[in-house]
Amino acid sequence: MSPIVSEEYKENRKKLILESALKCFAEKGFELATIDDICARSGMSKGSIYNYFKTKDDIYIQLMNEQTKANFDYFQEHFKTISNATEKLQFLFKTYREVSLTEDFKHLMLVHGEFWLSSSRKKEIRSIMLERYQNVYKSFVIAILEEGIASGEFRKDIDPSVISTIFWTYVDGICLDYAVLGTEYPYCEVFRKTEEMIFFLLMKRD
Amino acid sequence: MSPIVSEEYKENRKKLILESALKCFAEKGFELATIDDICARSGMSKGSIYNYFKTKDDIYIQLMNEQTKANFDYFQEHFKTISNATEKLQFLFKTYREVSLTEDFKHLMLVHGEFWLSSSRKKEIRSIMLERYQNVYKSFVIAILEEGIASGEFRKDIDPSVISTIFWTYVDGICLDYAVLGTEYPYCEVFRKTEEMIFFLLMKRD
Amino acid sequence: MSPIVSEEYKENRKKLILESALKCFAEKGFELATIDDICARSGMSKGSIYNYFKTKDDIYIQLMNEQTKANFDYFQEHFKTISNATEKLQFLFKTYREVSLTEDFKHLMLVHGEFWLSSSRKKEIRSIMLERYQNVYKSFVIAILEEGIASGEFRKDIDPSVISTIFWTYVDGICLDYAVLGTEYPYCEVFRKTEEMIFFLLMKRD
Amino acid sequence: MSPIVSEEYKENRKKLILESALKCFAEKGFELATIDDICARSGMSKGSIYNYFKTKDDIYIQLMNEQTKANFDYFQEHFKTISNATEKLQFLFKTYREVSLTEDFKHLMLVHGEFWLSSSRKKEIRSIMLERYQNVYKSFVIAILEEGIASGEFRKDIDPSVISTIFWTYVDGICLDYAVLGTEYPYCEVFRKTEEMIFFLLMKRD
DNA sequence: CATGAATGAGTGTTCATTCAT
DNA sequence: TATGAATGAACACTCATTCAT
Repeated sequence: MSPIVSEEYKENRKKLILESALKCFAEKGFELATIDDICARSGMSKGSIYNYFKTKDDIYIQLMNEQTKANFDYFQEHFKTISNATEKLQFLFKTYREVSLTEDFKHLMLVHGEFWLSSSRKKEIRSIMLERYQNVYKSFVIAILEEGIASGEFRKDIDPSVISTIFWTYVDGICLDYAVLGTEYPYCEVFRKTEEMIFFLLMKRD
Repeated sequence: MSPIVSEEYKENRKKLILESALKCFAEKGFELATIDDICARSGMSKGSIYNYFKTKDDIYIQLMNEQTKANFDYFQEHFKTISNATEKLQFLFKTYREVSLTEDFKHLMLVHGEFWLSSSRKKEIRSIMLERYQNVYKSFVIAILEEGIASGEFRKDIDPSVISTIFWTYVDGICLDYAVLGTEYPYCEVFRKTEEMIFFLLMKRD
Repeated sequence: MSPIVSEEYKENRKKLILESALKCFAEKGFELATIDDICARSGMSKGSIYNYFKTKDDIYIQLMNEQTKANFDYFQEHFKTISNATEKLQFLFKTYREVSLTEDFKHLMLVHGEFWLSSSRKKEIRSIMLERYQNVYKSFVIAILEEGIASGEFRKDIDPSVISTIFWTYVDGICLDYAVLGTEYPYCEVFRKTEEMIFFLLMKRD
Repeated sequence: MSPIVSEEYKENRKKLILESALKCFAEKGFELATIDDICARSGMSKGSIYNYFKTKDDIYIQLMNEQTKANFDYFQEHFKTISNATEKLQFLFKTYREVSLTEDFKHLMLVHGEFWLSSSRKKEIRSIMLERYQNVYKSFVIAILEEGIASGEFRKDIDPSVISTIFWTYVDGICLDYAVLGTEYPYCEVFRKTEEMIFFLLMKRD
């Protein structure tokens, strides 16, 4: 007895739900977006959605997991062809600078921002968020910085942990402000100056 | 014939409601905090609260207005005794660095952050937020930067608007991350480095 | 120790409240009109209104009492100068036909109609309404009809009670429809035909 | 995939709600009747009712629509077997005279009366009511009158529009008074006299 | 007698979740 | 697995009435 529907089919359904949910959450915010909204957007029924996800929170969490994973898969993929820390860091800046322009990214940032905030209140989300922040985001940049220190590209007396923290605080801050303010926000200039300043911290000065 | 209770009494009641609301919103988020929560915290009845505020949104907006006002009143008051731009900017950094330590400030930042996000979705909040961002926050730092340029403290070729934008993006980013991450977050170091970098942008280099 | 305020003053306050209430009830209906609406219209405070009336229902009832009384006082006053039943009946028709034109009368009819309906549900109002219907409205027309029978103006074999009932059903029906439909309603023609028909019932035919 | 419950099932649920609502509205009036009352009477949950109707107003409006439709469907059905205008008009009178006796009809009239009144205040109800009054009620009787004029049954110089107006004013007035006053009201006699009078208007006199 | 702040039960409405089909 | 009707606990908000001043 083989399964009635293929794994692939099920994966596609899940993806459809997550995509629809992202749009709904971006539009109205997590609390105000309803399961019915997601049904309407995905063309699926309520019962179906609950076959794939346990709760509304579950959709939220899996959505954020997918996004984070996709994000870092993308970086890892490209890093295969980059051999020094400076260029890797520049690639990060470049990626965020360019992706910021898309409407989809704005949506993602709004939902990401809300998820971040809600992590201060919902226990389950908090532990997921903290774990990811430490083990994925921060570690990722720390690794680059350590690589740069080892190779002599960056100063030896920097604290990779603090600078990684700063990096993400700035990047998130910029993306979020841009997502909220839209065209009013000079994200391109801000990103360039930020890159300049971060490298100012990393580079040897006399 | 004459008002039965003094204006002062009424002001105090409003303040009590706003303080209670701030705590509730910080704890649960705006959407999840209920009017009943605010009643419980303030010891007031539902009806009473609605004598002072039209809607839950109204409480939210007036709360944010009060906080912004108090914030800038504080800065203005202190700036009377400071005569140069460099020290003014340093005072801003110092204030945020120090205030960050309090639990109340964390609450404020969480609610502020949520307000900021929700401004991308609720029209009424959006216009209030944008107006305040431009005319209060950004203008405030622009004025300091222009003063510094005029006095020769800062480089002549900087763009005060962009640097003001950067300043607030960073400060908000830091405060928000600290509010979420708590003691994990090296806010003190981050603030010092940020101050260093901003001044790096402003100062003449050879 | 004489009363602090005169009886006249108090009467005027009550009248002011009743007038305001009539407008509010006409505009929104009894249930939807609030004490606050009446306060706003009358310029009086809530407490004051409750000094003059026990409950909202009380205002309603006294309002309807006043109106009925004023109505029949007006008829009685004019009947002093009319010596036959035919003319009295014609005067009734004429009065309703003419008064229908005023906006105030429309308001009155709407409230009157609602009162009539609510009398089928609220016990206290029911007994008041029934008593008034029998002892004031019906009796009034019965007396005219009996006068007309006695004087030989009307047929001897009519049932004054039924015809009085019919009279008020028609008059109320017309006034109510006019109040609802407004200028669409050909009240003038309808009143003339109704008068014609009622007299057709009363008059001797061969 | 396919609907889980039949259309018929859903129609029955709607009917159950409308029937329950009619009783509740008749008992307490529209404003005072609560959704909870309707739940209690129908044995359905609040959420269920809101699956079938958007708002309380919606229930009200659909209830009145159904009743009007049922009413005129009944007349149309019977008119197939009646070939002259006189008998059609007599059939209308007969129907109202007989139906008046039922408790259900009283309820209907009370709610109908309230709907009529509220149409003077609620915009949405007003347009529905006016449209129905003109295009259903009035037109229906006008058609009969015109048929009678054409066939020579009625006088040629009558105004069908005015007489139709009069007809409904009287019929509504009688039904409403009967619904309020109950057994006190000699509806049978009143209906006979009214029929007599209307035909007096229509018939040729010398 | 006048005032209007306080009260809190009650209202219409929403929505995540369940479950029979 | 898919469906969508059913549920009922919540929620924001209202309003007649009271009562201290």
